Amino acid sequence: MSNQQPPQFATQLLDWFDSNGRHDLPWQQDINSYRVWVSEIMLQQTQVKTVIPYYRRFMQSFPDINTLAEASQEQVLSHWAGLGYYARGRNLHKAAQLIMAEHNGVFPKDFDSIVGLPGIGRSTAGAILSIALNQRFAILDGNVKRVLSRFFAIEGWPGEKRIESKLWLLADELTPKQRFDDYTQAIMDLGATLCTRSKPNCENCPVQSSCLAFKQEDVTKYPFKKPKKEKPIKQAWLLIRQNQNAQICLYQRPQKGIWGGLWSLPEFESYQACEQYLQSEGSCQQSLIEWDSFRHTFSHYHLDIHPLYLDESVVSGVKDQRAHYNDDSNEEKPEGWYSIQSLLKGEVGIPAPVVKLMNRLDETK
DNA sequence: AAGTCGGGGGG
DNA sequence: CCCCCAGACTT
Repeated sequence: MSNQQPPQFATQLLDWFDSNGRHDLPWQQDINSYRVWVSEIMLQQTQVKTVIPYYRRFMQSFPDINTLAEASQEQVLSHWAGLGYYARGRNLHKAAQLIMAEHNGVFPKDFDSIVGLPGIGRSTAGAILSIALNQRFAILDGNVKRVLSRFFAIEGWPGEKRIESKLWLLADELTPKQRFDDYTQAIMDLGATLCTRSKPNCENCPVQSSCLAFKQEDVTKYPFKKPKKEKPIKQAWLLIRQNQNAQICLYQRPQKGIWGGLWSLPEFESYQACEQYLQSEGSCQQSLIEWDSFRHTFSHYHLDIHPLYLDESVVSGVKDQRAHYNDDSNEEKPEGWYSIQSLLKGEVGIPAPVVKLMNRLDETK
């Protein structure tokens, strides 16, 4: 309804962007579909500052679609270790192979084909189309949701379907007919640098005079908070086995579930379960040591980790072992022994808490 | 619509 | 401790 004002919003935003926007981010150089795509995937639920070093390493190793498609999942995931949401890495890899097989190795240029690739939804597709492919498409990421929620004083949580639809409509209407590539970048920059979650810098905002939240003198009321729910607390015992070569025993986790596809320490539901496991394979457990527990928090639960260290340098009782993750696919998941150095160099992808433990082990040596 | 995927930044 | 971040996918 509140239409026919749009040129002003975009014009003011673009003027601000020209002199105050970010123009030197790594993915803003040598722009093409592939580079923008990788950046958009990494930036999902992840802040720019965090992404930059990962992006540099990734593009160094996989400079184009073909290189990425030819790489092993192992190599790709090792570049993703520590970034989180590992399905993003797996999907990126799968999509690259799919582009080679079904699009002659050329990144598709139409919305339906792009949004059909694994890991790409409406917003990411819109970003690639507008920034890299010169087509007028809107985005609706966390930044845009926040900016629009405030500008229009939207009463409702953006996670709610009805509210999100309204925001998409507004996002689309506000997108200009010219310079939509810069506009896409501009509205994200506004959200990331001025219209921030807390302590927004309204004094320097180019659209302050029309912002309804600013008029209400309660900018941080928007966007409405997500209704909070209790996070459950789970427990896990992680076994650190070190053999006579000072190597650590890891298993590859199932593709589905937490830390999918990463290599991690043997995990147990209790101390007793760990003991039982060691007993069952005739390993000496005299030197089983409990390290200090610590908490690792995911988006939907807390995990209290209880590390158990076992020095097997003297007694080499390494026998046949099987994975004990609950993996429906009955796949054989062999264990692997790695030196701490190779793990800290990131030769395979390991979860952040395991990195922490490996560092702890490395220091006490 | 709700749950499942991480890890880190900043208050 | 809390919430949120250039979301997508599954159920």
